[in-house]
Amino acid sequence: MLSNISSKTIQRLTLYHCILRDYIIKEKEYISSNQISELLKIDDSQVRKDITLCNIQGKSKIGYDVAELKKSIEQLLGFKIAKDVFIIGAGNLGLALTNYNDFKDYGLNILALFDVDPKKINTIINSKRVFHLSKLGDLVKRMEIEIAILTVPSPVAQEVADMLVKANIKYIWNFTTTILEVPETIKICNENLMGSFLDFTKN
Amino acid sequence: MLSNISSKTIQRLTLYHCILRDYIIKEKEYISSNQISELLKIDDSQVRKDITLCNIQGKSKIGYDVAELKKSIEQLLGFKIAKDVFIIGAGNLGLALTNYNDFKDYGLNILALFDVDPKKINTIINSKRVFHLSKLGDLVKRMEIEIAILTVPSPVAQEVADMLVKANIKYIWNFTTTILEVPETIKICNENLMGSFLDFTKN
DNA sequence: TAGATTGTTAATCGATTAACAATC
DNA sequence: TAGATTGTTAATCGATTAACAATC
Repeated sequence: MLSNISSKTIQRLTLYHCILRDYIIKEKEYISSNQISELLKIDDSQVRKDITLCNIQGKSKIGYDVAELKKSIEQLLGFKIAKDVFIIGAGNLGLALTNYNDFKDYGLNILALFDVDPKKINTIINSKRVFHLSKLGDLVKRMEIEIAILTVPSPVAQEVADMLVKANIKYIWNFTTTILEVPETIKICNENLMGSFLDFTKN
Repeated sequence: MLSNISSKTIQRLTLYHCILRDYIIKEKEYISSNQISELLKIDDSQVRKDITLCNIQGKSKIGYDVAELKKSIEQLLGFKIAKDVFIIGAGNLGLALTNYNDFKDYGLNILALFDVDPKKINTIINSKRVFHLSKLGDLVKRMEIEIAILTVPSPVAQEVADMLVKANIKYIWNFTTTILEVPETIKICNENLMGSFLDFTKN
């Protein structure tokens, strides 16, 4: 399954999927490993090797069937498996992510937001309600949520993370710049935007 | 310089910096490679090897001087070198990034936004003005901007990217899900959020 | 056929980890 | 001293690239 595919391969497959979506729109029927490799500036044999994971066959001289490849990437990466999440922090970034409707195409399903600002409580953003943070534990339990997206201000991030742990959240996608201390069983993904920026502007 | 440090090392050094900022707040004077490695769940010799790039000396039995290490990472990664950018697309994500004041600590300096919606033109967001996209070429030239953050809707991303290229932008930080076709000389960084998400929730 | 493309193996490259002497 | 830590080398591991037979 997915768990024995490397991070880098998953990242690349997601990018191939973006290209395929475009090809569908443009009504192109086939795509070659070389076309993908040139768009992403990677090696074409890398692309072919990644595609072997999809268990589909390309056609020599022609390439891969766009619709078929797209579908099998979706299956491999589990786009059709709904992954329900809560967003913690209804600030600018929390709202941006909530309004980002593309997420649902990838199975990422935002169910609700949490905040402590009384002015925000019970407002509706893109059909999702903002709850007071004190309701978190109860709702995590009732809705069986395992994943939280953390978009609170960095200075309170650890404190809120402690609440997430107590509420039995298993995965924290951390958009703050605080490195969180959590028990071994909790999985953290640090979305390190500045790292990406510093890397790509380094020359 | 930075250009011969690998992407992964830059990413890690940025995370070390986040930890050090926290240590400063907590008034801790020293930090060991092991403390860093446990917070980030990586190997301690990896941390020590990365730190050798900073050209500072740790103290045996004690660790590294927090303030000194923090400062030398900032120097190594060029946090004090202002990198001026324009944000293209004053939607939710564009606004979220504009309001994200931590960026300036890393040298990322947002100067203005661009959009085509008449209701947004000339509004001020976090002290930055929104200009009509037609003003882009002129302002890029006058302000000598090389970097653009692309946060427009994906369906128009290629079209807008073509304008960025024409305006002489050299770096495009792409937050859309469109894989852009640009000349060889333009550098693109695809901020692949879904890839990160699918990777970290894969088990 | 000639040529373009896949599928796959072997070679290369680079990143991570293990190990340990040196230090205080 | 004993023990904790750095700095660094060598070993391991994994990812990328090169090469090319097979296919149509």
